[in-house]
Amino acid sequence: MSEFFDNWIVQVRKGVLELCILRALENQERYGYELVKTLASVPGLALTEGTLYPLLSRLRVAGLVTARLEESDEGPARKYYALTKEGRRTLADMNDFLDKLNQGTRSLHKLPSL
Amino acid sequence: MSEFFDNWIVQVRKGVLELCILRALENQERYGYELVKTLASVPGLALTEGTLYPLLSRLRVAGLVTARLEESDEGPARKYYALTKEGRRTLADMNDFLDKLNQGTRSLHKLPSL
DNA sequence: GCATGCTACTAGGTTATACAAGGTAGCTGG
DNA sequence: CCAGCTACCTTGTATAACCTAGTAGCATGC
Repeated sequence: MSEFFDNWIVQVRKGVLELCILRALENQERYGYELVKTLASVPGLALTEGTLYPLLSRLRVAGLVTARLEESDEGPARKYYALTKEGRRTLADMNDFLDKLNQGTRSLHKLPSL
Repeated sequence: MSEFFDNWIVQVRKGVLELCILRALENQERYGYELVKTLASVPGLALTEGTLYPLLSRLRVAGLVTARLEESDEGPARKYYALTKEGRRTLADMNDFLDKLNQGTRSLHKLPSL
């Protein structure tokens, strides 16, 4: 489509990717490679390993997720990531923030100007 | 709150600000200074003129808004911005994208892994 | 042995943006 | 006439994150 729109998507991803990872982990453990494949199915979320692993690393350092190595019957060991209590809290904060933002801009629609 | 959360907000803003400006213009013309003051009332959206004016300029160059100078009874002339047809289309695309993203990550919640 | 596919990780380059700070100028009231 | 508010705009800087490309290791099948 338009160049502007493409550019916008790039910018949005930067803020949204982390949120999506946290959401994907909300109800189950997942390992990195799985996340890459899973998120590829969501339009606009396709990412590569070079994007995901640094991101997971940041989340771990920040204390939002824990990592656990587990051997696999088929193939190399997998590193499973799970949300911490703090991760859940942060996820809730993020959702709140976006909700408020949505409400805020929606109210701008209808209100008279200053 | 947490440092991670603060940082996240910075990133989210980058993608969301443009969307919010377009939304604010959806139902009415607005001039720059007014936007600064109006958006300051939305939590998380507070911005300065140094942020807004370059942004409006980008939107104008991209053909999403038009600008019209109009004298004011009280104070200096104001520059009113309005959405173009293309601006409306882009706004719709953005909303679509975010909706799909929301659906997509929400489905990740419940689906079994791969 | 070797190719293929799964799994994890790193380094460097590129890109884009928000923000601070500063500048111009008009209008109003004391 | 000057202080303060309205209104618009530009430049420079710092930040930060994604992506490409590459490394490395294990497992399986041939």
